Amino acid sequence: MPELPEVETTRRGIAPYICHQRVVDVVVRQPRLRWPIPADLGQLWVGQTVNRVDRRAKYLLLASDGGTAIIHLGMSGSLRILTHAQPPGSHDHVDVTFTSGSVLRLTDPRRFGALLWTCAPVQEHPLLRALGPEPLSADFSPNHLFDASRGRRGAVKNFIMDGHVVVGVGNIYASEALYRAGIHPLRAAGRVSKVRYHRLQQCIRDTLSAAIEAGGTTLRDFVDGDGQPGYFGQSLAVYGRGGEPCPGCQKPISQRVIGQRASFYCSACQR
DNA sequence: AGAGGTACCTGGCAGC
DNA sequence: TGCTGCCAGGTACCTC
Repeated sequence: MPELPEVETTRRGIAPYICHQRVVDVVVRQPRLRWPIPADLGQLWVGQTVNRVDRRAKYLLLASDGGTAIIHLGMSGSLRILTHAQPPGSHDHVDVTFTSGSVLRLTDPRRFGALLWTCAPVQEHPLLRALGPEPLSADFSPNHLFDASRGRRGAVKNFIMDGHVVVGVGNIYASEALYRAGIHPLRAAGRVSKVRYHRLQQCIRDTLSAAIEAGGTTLRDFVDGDGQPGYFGQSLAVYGRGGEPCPGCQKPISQRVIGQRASFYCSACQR
């Protein structure tokens, strides 16, 4: 389940192999992802040179002069680089071949991902236009969460997972960041103090940065490997640990569904 | 405008 | 062993 750290790790893993490379072939075996892969993707992309591999939220943006490929890995997607021919498996939906001979292969068993193309400035694309700030950027200011939360009665966990508020905080890291900040996930977003939002903002940053750092050191191989970043290279304090002792107070970690998502917290340490 | 629910998809697992 | 059924999880989109 790629969360932002996994997407960023993927970006860093594939960029050296496709940057400044020209696309010579695009093979789409299964166009039916979250949205259909454009039928004319090959015509649009072949001949283009990838100038940059960027990331906005959990979208990977492969920019060239003629347009930008927008890739989302959904829940089960991965990208890897092949340096020699490997027969495609049943979930290997797209191969993009470059002048170097390297192939960028998109695999996505559950097909929640996407591969789209835009010729317009990518930040104006409907999927990206309304997104909140990047959690590791200066735009994610200490006051941002507090200001955005006023008047909101929903659970703070749902609030920080809302991409219009801040991007890249998925289900796992929402639980982790709230645990670190000592904030109960069910607390109404509008009833968290400014001081506590400052702490939460820092905890979101710390949690995501640590995970990205772990992604760089965890065993993972984007070249001729499985393309799977080490999701859990970073130890998780509460996520997936319902019933286990809280690292802080030893009381059992609670588990319950919040906003249709499994959520983990310590009812003693988080208020 | 905010909040809640639904859909998309399939591997993996529990239960029979 | 084999079948059925449920669950996970990101996020756009629909409804209230």
